[in-house]
Amino acid sequence: MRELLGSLKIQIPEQLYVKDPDSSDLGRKIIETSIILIEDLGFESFTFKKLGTAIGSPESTIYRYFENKHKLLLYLISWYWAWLEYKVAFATANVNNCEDQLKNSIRVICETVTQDQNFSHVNEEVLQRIVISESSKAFLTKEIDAENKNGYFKNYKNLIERLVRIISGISSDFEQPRTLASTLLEANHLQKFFGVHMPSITDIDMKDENLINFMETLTLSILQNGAKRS
Amino acid sequence: MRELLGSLKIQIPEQLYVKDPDSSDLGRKIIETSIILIEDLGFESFTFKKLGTAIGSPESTIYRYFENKHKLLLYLISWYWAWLEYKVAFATANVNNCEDQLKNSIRVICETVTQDQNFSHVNEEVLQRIVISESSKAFLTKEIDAENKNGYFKNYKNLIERLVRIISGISSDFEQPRTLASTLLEANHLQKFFGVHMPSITDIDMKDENLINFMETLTLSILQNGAKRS
Amino acid sequence: MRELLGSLKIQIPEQLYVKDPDSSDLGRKIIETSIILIEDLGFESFTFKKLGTAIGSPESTIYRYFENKHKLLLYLISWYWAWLEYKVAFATANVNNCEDQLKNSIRVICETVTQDQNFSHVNEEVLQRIVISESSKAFLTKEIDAENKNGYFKNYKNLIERLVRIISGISSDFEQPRTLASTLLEANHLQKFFGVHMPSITDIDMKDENLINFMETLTLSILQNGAKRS
Amino acid sequence: MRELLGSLKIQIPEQLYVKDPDSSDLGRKIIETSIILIEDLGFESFTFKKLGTAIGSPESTIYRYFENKHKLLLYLISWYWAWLEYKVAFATANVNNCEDQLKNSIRVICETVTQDQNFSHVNEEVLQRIVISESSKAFLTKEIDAENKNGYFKNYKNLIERLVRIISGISSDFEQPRTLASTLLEANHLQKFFGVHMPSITDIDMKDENLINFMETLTLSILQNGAKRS
DNA sequence: CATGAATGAGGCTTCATTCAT
DNA sequence: GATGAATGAAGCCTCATTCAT
Repeated sequence: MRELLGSLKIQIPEQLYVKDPDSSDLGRKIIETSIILIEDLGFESFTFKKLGTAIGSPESTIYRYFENKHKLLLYLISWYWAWLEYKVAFATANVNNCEDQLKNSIRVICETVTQDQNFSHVNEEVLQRIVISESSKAFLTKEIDAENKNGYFKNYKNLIERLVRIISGISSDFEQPRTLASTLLEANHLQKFFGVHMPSITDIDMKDENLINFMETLTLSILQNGAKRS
Repeated sequence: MRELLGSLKIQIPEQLYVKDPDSSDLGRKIIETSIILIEDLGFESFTFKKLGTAIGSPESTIYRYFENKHKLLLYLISWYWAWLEYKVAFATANVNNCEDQLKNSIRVICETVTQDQNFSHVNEEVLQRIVISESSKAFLTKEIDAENKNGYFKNYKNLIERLVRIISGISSDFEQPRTLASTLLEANHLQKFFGVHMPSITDIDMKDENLINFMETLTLSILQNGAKRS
Repeated sequence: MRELLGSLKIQIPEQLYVKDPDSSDLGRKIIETSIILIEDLGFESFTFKKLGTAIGSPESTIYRYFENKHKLLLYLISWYWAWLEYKVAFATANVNNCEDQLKNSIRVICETVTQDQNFSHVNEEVLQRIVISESSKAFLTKEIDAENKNGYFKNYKNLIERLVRIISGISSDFEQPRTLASTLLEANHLQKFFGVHMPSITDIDMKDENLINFMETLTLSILQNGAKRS
Repeated sequence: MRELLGSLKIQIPEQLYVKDPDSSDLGRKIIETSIILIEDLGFESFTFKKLGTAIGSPESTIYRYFENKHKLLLYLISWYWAWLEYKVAFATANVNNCEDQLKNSIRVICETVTQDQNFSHVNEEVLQRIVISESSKAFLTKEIDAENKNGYFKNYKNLIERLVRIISGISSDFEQPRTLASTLLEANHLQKFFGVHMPSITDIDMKDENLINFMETLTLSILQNGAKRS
């Protein structure tokens, strides 16, 4: 994967930043450090002031890159979904059987992330934990309609679309491929969170297999059964 | 249902309030008004100061009832889940067939709420929208472990447990009834939100039937198929 | 001492309370508990609300006895000085030699207090620690002149006067007996505090003898030498 | 003294401020105005809001310099002790006789301050009144041990040490030079306060000579007599 | 006499942001 | 392009106190 991605760059909607953080060392440091800090403090307690202190620059410097902390979060989340889409793309490339494509995708989506050497300034492992805990806060806002219109969630939709194509490849008359795809992505994160913090409302545990198995069964069952029913 | 619930009172974990808001007119007004206001402003912009202004009392009065706005939100959410559990209880009472119990439950859970005349100070319709938009913020925090330990989410778990019993009644060897129940509850809300605000990532629309149908199919499929597979 | 004091009651200036706390069980409980609580929290953090919670009564009840927490503190301090004056009185009764009277007085003043069985609702040991830490805050205020005029410090002055009489008995031409007496009382407390919290600016240690010896030497030296010099 | 101190700067422990107030005009204005305001209102009633209004800046500006009003007070007090140590240093320079050194020191310590032209933004006269009324509140707190450990009282200790060296120069076998030095400094302030506000418990009056004479006699007597006794 | 409910004022502090350099 | 200084608005919360019962 290293060579394939060697010249690839994760594309983030331009509207999310003032100046591309991937265009300077300082920018990359902002990304790198903000990931650590948001994980540490939680997004509510995270501020540009604290980030500034952590990277040894004043708050005002960060405003050169991001309009506010909400957009920085959207940037990180967007990065995550784009990166996950690449991973799904590679996991399904040259796989002819659609069901296998779906299984591979679910595995990539549900497995706990480990550091990807291709993007040295992003700790994907920590980033995943941020997306689990914070991503829903990024869209469950009063501004969602305007932000959605502005294309802030483009990368998330791209991933959904890719999954929809795979789903439709398996069962072209299944009527709710988008509902299924978004349910899969969101339920995955929630269950991971419940597994750690509210174990009494889930049966999954720390091991990924458990969760992968559930998601696979859930998805394939509805595609077989659902076609008949819906 | 009116008569049955006539003397019933929704039980909320004591740790969530300083003084039971259901014990005074002012307390009920706080509940009633906070629901409207949180829906209007979003939880982030909602403050005790604004709530005070809305009910014609100073902020400090509200602190007699709730320690902070986070606990008020937890109270409202807890109320919602308890109320929903009652609705599920009634929808499944005297229904012998387990699959019918599940279908009735899903219908109750997924249908858009209309005002329940039994609890005049709570506008359940608006409350549901709050739970959809804000409930995940209430548990996706750094304090989740402590709060969970303190029993803040008891009513949510009660509902999950009720669903688990129904699920296990259908397929006693299905291994992940909790995962399925919590996925059902959370996915329901998310899809409702996507239906309104991000229609491109869901296939459900404003009509409940669509969503109910998806959830029913998803659940029953995995219970039929899943038993064999898992 | 028990019999002698059996029928004695510590007299506190009436202006310091609304209703005499020594006239009811609740009042005595207020005194007893406030001593513990002020020591625990420090006077700044101590509030009537917390005191109310501790004695199981609402704040408003305490306002029946004391106008505000400042007056409650003045009451406690006043009680302490009155009590100390009695102790000095007994320690000097029937002692003919003036120098012995002074030595006995210094001992009583400087030794670390142990519970006096005569006043069961007052823990003198803890009260002394309060007086050490908080008494200067009670007079170093903008209201000192008015409060002094109102007689709030009467018991303190009584003790000073008693010491002045002893001092003048030793050296009638010593010109600053009041300065010496107040210096003795205040320095005693400060040095006790420094001994525990700022050991680098004092030579006294936990043992009383050390402090008593210093105070005795200081006082007697100036009375011998001072007469000649001043 | 002007020339000598021309290039001197009072050193304050760094832990006491966020940004050195002596490094900007605004900072010096904060110092200058806070001295006036604390004297006027008393420390309890003094707030950053009022200080802000007085200097025509919002509260938040002051937080750039000091974490809270308690640290600002510690800064002022620390400044005072450092300044007093310089005065003692100059008053004893080139004085060979130790007793004369002590006498000169006592005079400098006990005389009522007049404005020092070397530090234009500090009104030492008013500052002394603040130290008299407020300094004990700055250490008689629940946080004393932590703050002492953090070095907040360094300048006070420096002055004590200087006095200890002089005392030991007079009587090297006197066992309690620290106790004597701290008693001298604190008693001086208390008596000044009593002289103004509680004249019935002191014999000193408005004139400095009276107090200087007492402190000198007290100190020298114990050093002569104490050596024999202790 | 004691209580419980309610209040209004204001304290301390943090934030997100702007502007001049 | 990066910085450091300064700001204004507002949040959250606590206190001391009053009043009607």
